[in-house]
Amino acid sequence: MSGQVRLAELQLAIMNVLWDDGEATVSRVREVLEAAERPLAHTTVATMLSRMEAEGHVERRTENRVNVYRPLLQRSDVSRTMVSDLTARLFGGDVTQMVAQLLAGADVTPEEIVRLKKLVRDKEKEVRDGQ
Amino acid sequence: MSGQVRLAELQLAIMNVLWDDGEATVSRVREVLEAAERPLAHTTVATMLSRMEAEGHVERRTENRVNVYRPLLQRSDVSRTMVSDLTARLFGGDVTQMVAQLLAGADVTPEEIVRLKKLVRDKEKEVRDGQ
DNA sequence: ATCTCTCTTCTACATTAGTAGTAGTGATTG
DNA sequence: CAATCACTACTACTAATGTAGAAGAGAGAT
Repeated sequence: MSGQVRLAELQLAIMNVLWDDGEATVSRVREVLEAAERPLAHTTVATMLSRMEAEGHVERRTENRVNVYRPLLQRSDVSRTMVSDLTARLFGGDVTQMVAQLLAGADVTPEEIVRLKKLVRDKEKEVRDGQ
Repeated sequence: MSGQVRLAELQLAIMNVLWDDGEATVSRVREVLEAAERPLAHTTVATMLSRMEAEGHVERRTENRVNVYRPLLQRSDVSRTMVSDLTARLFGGDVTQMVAQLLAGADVTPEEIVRLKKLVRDKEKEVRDGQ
């Protein structure tokens, strides 16, 4: 059941790079983070990746003496866990309250409205004809 | 702008009690947490509440030598911050992806579908006639 | 008057997260 | 070959979080 994985801020930021790129070196991760207004020492990123390897979140292979890291967690698993976690903690698990909060706190474009409607409609069908 | 407040796990659990009850003593908080499968030493709760007071999250008054704590943060502020925070971190701020994740990872009742539809419809109106 | 309760206040300790310096090692290049 | 690079592996340090024991102080019970 792929375990309940929560990731802290920086770990998640790093995983996002790995998920986007499939795999990455320390330098690459650092580079992306830097571009995203998150300048870090090379060793900081290296330390995090080592820890993440120790925790089993990523896997490493060495290629011409450079470590290449690959995610072992699925983005979707982490998202699911963290989202339902927060929903539970903030709203006792009430999904509608969570959606209300989302919609209240953001400006949504008309296109997004369309997509949201579709999401709800699809879920409705799913509910109707036993998933 | 009431500041961006993120709360850690236990702090949030405690705030939830304060928000629900309006105000509460250490014992009361402890009692509620215990009922929610979260048994803690009295002093643990007391420590947390002291810290939260130091951080300005709650306010205390002493009544017949017992401390009564009252929240200084608004539930809605904390929710807003934490939800948009997570949306940013997981989905680069894309609200629809967040909603998709929410719907995918939970079973939703028909009543909730109705409520969701209304939420989206209302937001649609809001978008249409300048918010 | 003493014991026991219930609380508060202090202090302490482990873990995790974030951050980075130092040392060492091949590869590269003048 | 000596100097420089690009990396890795170790080690270190701080802050926050979760958790709780010890000590002390009124209040009620005997």
